[in-house]
Amino acid sequence: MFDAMRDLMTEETMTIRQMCDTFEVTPRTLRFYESKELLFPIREGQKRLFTRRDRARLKLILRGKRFGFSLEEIRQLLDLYYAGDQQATQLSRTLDVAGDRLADMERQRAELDLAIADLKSQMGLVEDMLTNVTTTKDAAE
Amino acid sequence: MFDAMRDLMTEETMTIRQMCDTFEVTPRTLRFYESKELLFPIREGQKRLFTRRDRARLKLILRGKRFGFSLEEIRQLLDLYYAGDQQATQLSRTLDVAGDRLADMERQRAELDLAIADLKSQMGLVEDMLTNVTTTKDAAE
DNA sequence: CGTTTCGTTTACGTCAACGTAAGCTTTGCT
DNA sequence: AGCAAAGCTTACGTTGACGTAAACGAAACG
Repeated sequence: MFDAMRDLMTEETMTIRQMCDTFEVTPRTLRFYESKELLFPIREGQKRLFTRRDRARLKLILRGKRFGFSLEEIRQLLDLYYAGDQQATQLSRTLDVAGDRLADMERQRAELDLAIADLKSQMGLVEDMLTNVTTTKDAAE
Repeated sequence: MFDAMRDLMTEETMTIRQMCDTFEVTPRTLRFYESKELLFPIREGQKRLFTRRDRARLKLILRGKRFGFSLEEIRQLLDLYYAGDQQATQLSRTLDVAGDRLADMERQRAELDLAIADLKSQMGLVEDMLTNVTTTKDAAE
């Protein structure tokens, strides 16, 4: 029990289940990310142990997914980030990729805005039809 | 030639190629939509002939896709729409579904806005790092 | 000492919306 | 008559991000 606690405090490593509970993902997901070289848990015997670094990466992965990055894009960003220790070249490349992604997202939002406006107006039409029906019915009574 | 012209004027039916050119879709797409019961072209021998109704449905299908509906959702909406001939019940159900979808889209846009803002701020940080590096280097010279 | 529980590997399955290819028939044009 | 274009059917391939199942090893528990 002391060992476990010390491990938790010093090495700060987590089992796959702890990871799953913490980040709300399945074991399959973590193993999948490892197979895609997004995570690099160490091995204690056969078992995976996820380090602080893995947790930091996973956070970025999940954040990246929210941004709409694909896992491959995320991997490249992580590689850039952890590769050179924050060389200016690496950072500006990261910035480029992020910029592209940002442009994508803003285009996406623009389309979404159009679609929303469009759908609203269509709904307006349908509502009018319903109103007319009611009105007609009311008028007929 | 007269037959073709009369067909075009009276039945107003189109071949698959005319459809493709008109709506910028591939034959595969039209056959696929038919297999999914989104379109119901009539048959002249072996060939498909798309009626005015099919064209109206296809317009709605493509519009629906822009809205982010899945083909299955679109099929259900089309079924509702063409089932009862615009009964108020059908229309208001259509309206319900559209309302749900609209809510989805607006939630999606909200998330997107957050993600965009977030990404921008992240990029700001990276830019600052780059600026500092340059500044530091400049200052060192 | 048996049996749940947690973990592992390997590998096939899933979903959406088509793309793509093979092989055949029909139509139109010369 | 001949041949290319247009259509048809059948069916396997694609992409991303995992789900799911089988079959096994190790450990914790009572």
